[in-house]
Amino acid sequence: MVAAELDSELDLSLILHALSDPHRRTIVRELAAAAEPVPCGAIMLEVGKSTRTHHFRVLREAGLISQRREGTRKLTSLRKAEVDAEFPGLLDAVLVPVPV
Amino acid sequence: MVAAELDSELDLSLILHALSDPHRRTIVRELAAAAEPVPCGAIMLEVGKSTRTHHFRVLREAGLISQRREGTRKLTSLRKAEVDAEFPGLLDAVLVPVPV
DNA sequence: CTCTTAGTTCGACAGTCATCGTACCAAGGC
DNA sequence: GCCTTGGTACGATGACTGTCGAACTAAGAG
Repeated sequence: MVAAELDSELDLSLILHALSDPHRRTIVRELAAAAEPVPCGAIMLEVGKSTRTHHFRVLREAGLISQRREGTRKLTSLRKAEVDAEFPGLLDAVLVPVPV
Repeated sequence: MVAAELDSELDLSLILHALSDPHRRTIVRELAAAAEPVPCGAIMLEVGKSTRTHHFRVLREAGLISQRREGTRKLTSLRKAEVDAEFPGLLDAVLVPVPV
């Protein structure tokens, strides 16, 4: 029987695909460094608005981030605990090596 | 995108993209379990021959595996040490959670 | 109400991906 | 030589990806 996948439906293929894009790794790295919810626009990416929305959606659908509205902004936070619980060490392995 | 094609240059985007496919994770998992060079055909995948060749090429171009001919077969081995040196913990994080 | 801010939705477009079948090549075995 | 085995190369195809601009929505600020 299929176990009840409660709040955290984490698919490793989705996660790895989401993390395979440098822009999305930048977002995740910033979120991990901030340790507090951050508005989407606070993370600088050299892409258009709609492209940024697209990257945030990919991350959200992979279960890597969660978002909530706050006034005109949308605060984003990294779901580090949930991801770490399912795939220990993965985020650290991907985020630690800062590009030289 | 454009990746440095130096033989021992490991690009995290290429690696994560390579590992985001379940078939390729199966290959890597079998290679990690074998700990000895394995002929390509010894790993069962429910895809055609040319598709299997394609997956092995993606893994090779990401620097995750190395291959060498031996008679009619082609022996494949996981470049675990090199990958671990560049991205410690990544392979373990991706390979440990065996699907249920 | 109007204007600005922050972000989404909707095509559209060029590029890449996974998959396939067929043809092909290389090394042995007969 | 011929044939089998193990794998590659070559299109082709349908699906998906990252990118964009323009139009749109939601919430304040004036």
